[in-house]
Amino acid sequence: MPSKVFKAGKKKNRVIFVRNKKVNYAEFQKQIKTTRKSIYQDIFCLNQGSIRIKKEKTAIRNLEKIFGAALKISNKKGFQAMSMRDLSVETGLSTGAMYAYFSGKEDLLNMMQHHKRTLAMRFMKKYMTLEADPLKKLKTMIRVHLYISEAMQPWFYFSYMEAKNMNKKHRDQAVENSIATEKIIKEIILEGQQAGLFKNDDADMSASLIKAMLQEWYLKRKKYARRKVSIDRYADFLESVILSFIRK
Amino acid sequence: MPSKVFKAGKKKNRVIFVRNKKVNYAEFQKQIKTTRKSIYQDIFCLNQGSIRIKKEKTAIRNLEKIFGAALKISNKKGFQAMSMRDLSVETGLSTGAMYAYFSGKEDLLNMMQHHKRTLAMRFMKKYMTLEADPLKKLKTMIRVHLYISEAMQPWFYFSYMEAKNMNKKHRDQAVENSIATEKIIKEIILEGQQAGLFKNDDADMSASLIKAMLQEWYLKRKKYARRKVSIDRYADFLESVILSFIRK
DNA sequence: GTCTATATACGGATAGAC
DNA sequence: GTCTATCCGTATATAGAC
Repeated sequence: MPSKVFKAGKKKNRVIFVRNKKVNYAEFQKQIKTTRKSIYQDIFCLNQGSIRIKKEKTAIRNLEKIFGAALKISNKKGFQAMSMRDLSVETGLSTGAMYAYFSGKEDLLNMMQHHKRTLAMRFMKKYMTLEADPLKKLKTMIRVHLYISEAMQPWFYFSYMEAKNMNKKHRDQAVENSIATEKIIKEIILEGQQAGLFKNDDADMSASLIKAMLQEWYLKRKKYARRKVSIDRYADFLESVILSFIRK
Repeated sequence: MPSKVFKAGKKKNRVIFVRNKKVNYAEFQKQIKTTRKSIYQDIFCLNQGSIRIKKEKTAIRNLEKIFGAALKISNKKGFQAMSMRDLSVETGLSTGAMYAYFSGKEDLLNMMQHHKRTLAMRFMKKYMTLEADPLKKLKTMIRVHLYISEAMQPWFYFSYMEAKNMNKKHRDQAVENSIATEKIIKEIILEGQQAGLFKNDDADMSASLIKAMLQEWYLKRKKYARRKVSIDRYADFLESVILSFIRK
């Protein structure tokens, strides 16, 4: 029964993600749906400086449209190649109206990149448990990362492909974020080594390769869809591969 | 002695790449330098339809400039964002003059993508030996792929990042090429399984993950430069990781 | 073959009506 | 809040001189 798989922790927000039993993506999806609703509210609040719209309901509705359309067009032909007119057609809003939500194309890009990061991080914090066992920790990390990147696939793809189009300040934040992710993996590996569970291979290198294989999922999603490889099959396979080269 | 590592095969072009002894990148580089010189000659010959220049020497010199500049600018801010003026400044040629070498930006992109593919494939064929032992075959493939992608790093990065900006015809060619690479890996794995040397895991999935880790090198080259990880260290580590999850 | 000058179109952004 | 109309800069591509 799915409700037994997820066990609420303290009071709110903390959820024990994996407790001996394997959790599949369908169950995970149910969990994040509720969190998702609050996303655009946050964007609205965070950017009230640049957003000229006062009515929250309208703002949220249109932000959803704009971001969704921008993701769709950008992920097909690139953010630079997307014109404001393209965006206007896809959203159903006029070009003029859109400038009430962001001050320019660059601003839109930065808002989206920032949004992706904060949202992904929030999910990560919510679903990563503080397991004592490094092996369990590693398994949880793999699955949580994959599931989040699946739930937010267009965002992850966009973030990766459009990173070099940002200005220095925002690009630096992206790099920092990427390093942080890799560091989380590295720390788990080091713990496993200290506990005598993992091989004493270069932890930096192992972390890099693991991250590359996690990214593979959201970067080549179409390929796996064509081959009918589900996220859960990918997760299972990846887990076994990683464990077989990392464990003693 | 380097000359002993590489042994000429039949008469020309075939080189035994790895023969018991590990070959490092420095040695590989020497080998491909001679091949490199013929590259631009080929572009010139292949595109004599669209290139208006008659003098081969001039054409080759300027094609080198143009492609080099296009790679440099595109890999920094994207091909779409690169203007003809940018390219003009970087090459030292006027915008007008450049149109003698390609019919438009799209044509330039397609020429470059095509060039990368044919060149990489030529190297691959030249240095991949037909080893009988699947294990040796796998090791050779890893090293050859890494070395080629290192020698042509800007090209590989460009090809990956700008794939979605091509028209359908050329994009299909790119996908086909990518599938072919993965198939080469898969075939080696299947041979190893049939020989009873490799685990009977899903060969498609293994091939995908191996390819992702090979791509990691040229996609994140700056990261590894910062960490002072050499191509040979990466190759050694990757080899050990792949073998540890693929071997029985 | 290469340059300068320019035609032509398109994109981002704004003004002002509703 | 949203729309239409439009400004203005910039981009690609070409024409014609040298």
